[in-house]
Amino acid sequence: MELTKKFEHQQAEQKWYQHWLDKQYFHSTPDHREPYTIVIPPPNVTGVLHMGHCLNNTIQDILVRRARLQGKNACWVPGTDHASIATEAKVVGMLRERGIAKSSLSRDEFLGYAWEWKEKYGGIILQQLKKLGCSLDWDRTSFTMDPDYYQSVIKVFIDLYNKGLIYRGKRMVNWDPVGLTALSDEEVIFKEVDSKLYYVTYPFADGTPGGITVATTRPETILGDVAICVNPTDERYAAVGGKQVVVPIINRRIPVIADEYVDAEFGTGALKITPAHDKNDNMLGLKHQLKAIDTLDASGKFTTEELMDDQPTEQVLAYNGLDRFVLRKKIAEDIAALGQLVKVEDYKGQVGTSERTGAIIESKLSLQWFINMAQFMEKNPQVLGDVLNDTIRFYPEKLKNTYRHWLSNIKDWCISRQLWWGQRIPAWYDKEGNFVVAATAEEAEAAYLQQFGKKAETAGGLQQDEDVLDTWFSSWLWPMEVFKGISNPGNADAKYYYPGTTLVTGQDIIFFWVARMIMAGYEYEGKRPFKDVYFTGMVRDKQGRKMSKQLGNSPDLLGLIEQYGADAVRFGILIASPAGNDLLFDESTLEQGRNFNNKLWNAMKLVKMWEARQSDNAAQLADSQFAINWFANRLQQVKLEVDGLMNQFRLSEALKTIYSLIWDDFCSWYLEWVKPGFEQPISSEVYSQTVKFFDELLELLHPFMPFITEELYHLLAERSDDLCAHQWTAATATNEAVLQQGELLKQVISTLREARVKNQIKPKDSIDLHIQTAVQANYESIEAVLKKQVNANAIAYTQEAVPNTIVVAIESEKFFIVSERDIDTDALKAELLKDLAYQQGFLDTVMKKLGNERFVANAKPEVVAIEQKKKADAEARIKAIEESLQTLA
RNA sequence: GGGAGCAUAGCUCAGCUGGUUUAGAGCAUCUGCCUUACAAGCAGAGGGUCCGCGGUUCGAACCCGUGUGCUCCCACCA
Repeated sequence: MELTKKFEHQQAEQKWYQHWLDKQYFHSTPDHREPYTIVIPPPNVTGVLHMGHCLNNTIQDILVRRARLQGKNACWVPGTDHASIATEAKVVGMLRERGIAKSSLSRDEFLGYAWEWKEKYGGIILQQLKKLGCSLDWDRTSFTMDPDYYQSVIKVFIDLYNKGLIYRGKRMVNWDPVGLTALSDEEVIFKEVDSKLYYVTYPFADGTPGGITVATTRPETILGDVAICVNPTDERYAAVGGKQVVVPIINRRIPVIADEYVDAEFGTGALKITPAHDKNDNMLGLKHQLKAIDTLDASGKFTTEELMDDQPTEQVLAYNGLDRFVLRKKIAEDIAALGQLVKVEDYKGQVGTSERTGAIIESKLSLQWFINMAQFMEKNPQVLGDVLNDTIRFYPEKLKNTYRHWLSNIKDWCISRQLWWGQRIPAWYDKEGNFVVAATAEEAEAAYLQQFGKKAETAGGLQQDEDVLDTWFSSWLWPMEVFKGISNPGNADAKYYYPGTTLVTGQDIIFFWVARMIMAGYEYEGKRPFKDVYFTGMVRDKQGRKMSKQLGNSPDLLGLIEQYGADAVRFGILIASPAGNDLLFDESTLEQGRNFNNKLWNAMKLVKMWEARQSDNAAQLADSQFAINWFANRLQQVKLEVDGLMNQFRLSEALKTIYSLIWDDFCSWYLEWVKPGFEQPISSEVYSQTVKFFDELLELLHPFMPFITEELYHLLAERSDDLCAHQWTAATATNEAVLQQGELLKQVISTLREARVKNQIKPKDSIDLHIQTAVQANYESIEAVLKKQVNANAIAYTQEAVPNTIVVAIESEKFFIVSERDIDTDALKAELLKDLAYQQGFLDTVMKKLGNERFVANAKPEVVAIEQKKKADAEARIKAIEESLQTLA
């Protein structure tokens, strides 16, 4: 068969992925083996693959494939998240394009469209993961709105409600005026914005001249003001206590109250209180028993609904329906017209925005469902404890701090969302607002009868809550429910696969998801959900900017896979990804990956070209014996090293180590050492050893670059099995002496090659070599290789300098090169003098140390011994150089 | 405002318990080679105030203090 010049990835990728699927290698069922479980962080059902997924899933695939090779029962569960608010927003947008308003649809009609959308676009991302080579157990694909999953979410809600951990209450929530829903604190992103600080004067109600001036960033909320608050220790306001002031425009008389909450240093030291539109104002309002007057509707437009007691004027009524930001300017102007706007300052402030819609969040009083986190944490102290004591291990470890800080200051979790796409809250209300919590209408009626002593229909029937649950209220069950651990507790799968082994996810969802999975895990299984959590950093562009659609710096991943190959993309993204740090994506690392593919491909071609011959191979085998022995040891050494790195999740370094083993040790050294002469046969012994080494290298690399390794495994020899399902050969102990001799050989070859280049000896010109060494035995076994590598006709040993030769030295050993080329004595001399100066400088530093009595007295004896050896080596080297200089003189 | 982290070659990073030569790798750069698997390659080379300052120590890239510059997380002083 004719082999192509380069590795052609397209057909190999398609062929092998299909083959692996056909063989069911990715499918796992419980058995006697140790399980290795990873659940995918479920991407949004409507998502498409981006660089973050690529990094994240490449890492998971590496871990899973490695576990599989190690003989573990590896199970990687795929799936998607219904992503309530994000998906609903997309569906609403799609409907708008078709000219359909969400408000014109019934709940069921809307859900019909949403499911249609999900069937059409949902799971595209899972198909894209196949292109990347991800070895997921597709038979286990889960979706957070699958019927069983849906029911398990409802079940958990009811259970937590019955345990008293869920309550319903009217609280200040983060309101998204675009998404028209409440959000949890975690879904609010604070951003710095340029705004203005308006100084507004509220005149005294009793006609006393002057008034109180407050500084506010939000004049549009002034009509909802119910008090002015000052600090009780603020002498400027000592005289105004108990007075009333008049709210501009609406002319409401409000009291001046005192509270230590107010910072006298800020603005004027006087704070306007609007309990309906600010969290802190609300807290103060409750404390001082002030009314909350809401002046904004759900979409952030002005409404006079609650202002009727104030008998609003035409001017106020005209504000109706104005957007909050339009109103801000309008009110500022109107107050200025009254002469009550003292000044306006530029101000940099933080505003909360919605993670999903980007809208500026409005603090709003609203009736919502919450989880009482203080109580939950009291019940489940391991949620924090087991992370702090490394029962659940975080990589990088520094995130333990972040986790602890968040949990120690945890607020109640608002879990209701005013959306339709999601698990509908199983609460049922009668006309008076009494409610029961139950899974179905029938159960609700029964519960109602029991709780309120009357039939539901006598109270006008029951109505189910219109709202759905926060997406994360379903994803926190993911590690359990993908194995039906909630809907069918104690089943064989759940028992076998839970707790999972490793979770790989982004640092950005440590609170949203990781912390909550740990919570749910302890609450429902009494066990940690996973052993290790590996947090990846964020993928950024070359300049360190976040990838975003606006910047257009987000590469087309499928295009890159097409262009460079999946293995190259995996290589490129991983090699640039230091553990736990952000990754600066640069296409040049993909090129490096592609080049590596070709290196492997060509190494395979070389081996395939060789003709193994049984007879007449004794001499060649002897010549190659050292190379084989050395590489066998070197391979084991690297395997041990890689084991260590992988155990610490230092994947990038593990890959670098393997890369260098293959490119440098195997291709540049080993293959060159055993390579037969042109069109010469190779000893069958050497050949089979080489193929065996190659197999082990492919095995080591396979988790990182699955496609090319599988392809080469099959091209290298006839096989009845697949690399994907191979069983790892464990690393064995290494022989240090052989490894050291290998290093010596490399060093001698490099030094002699360098000398050849410097003396302009062409590669084709052969040399004679004389070696002056104390230990001739060190060289005898590597003589054959050395001859080949430095193009020497002959190697001889000598006890004294050989005149008229090029001399180089390694430690105290000297090498005399006899060549037909004239020797450039001056250049050689200059070279030696340079080396001599370096050695003398070095010796000086060593002597200084050894001359320091305190060093000799205090340092550990080993350290002193090392310094003494350095001294001896440097002296020997200097002597060798001096002798060489003499022969040149 | 509180907390965490980072600063080492042009770039991205190793450097784990303070002593493995006068600090390493990959990529990039430069020089010479179309040598028989590979020019997407081979053989070589150059490149450093380990952010500044002070301290501890026989000895500091590493430990302590301090300054500077970046990054991230948390926190709605209106």
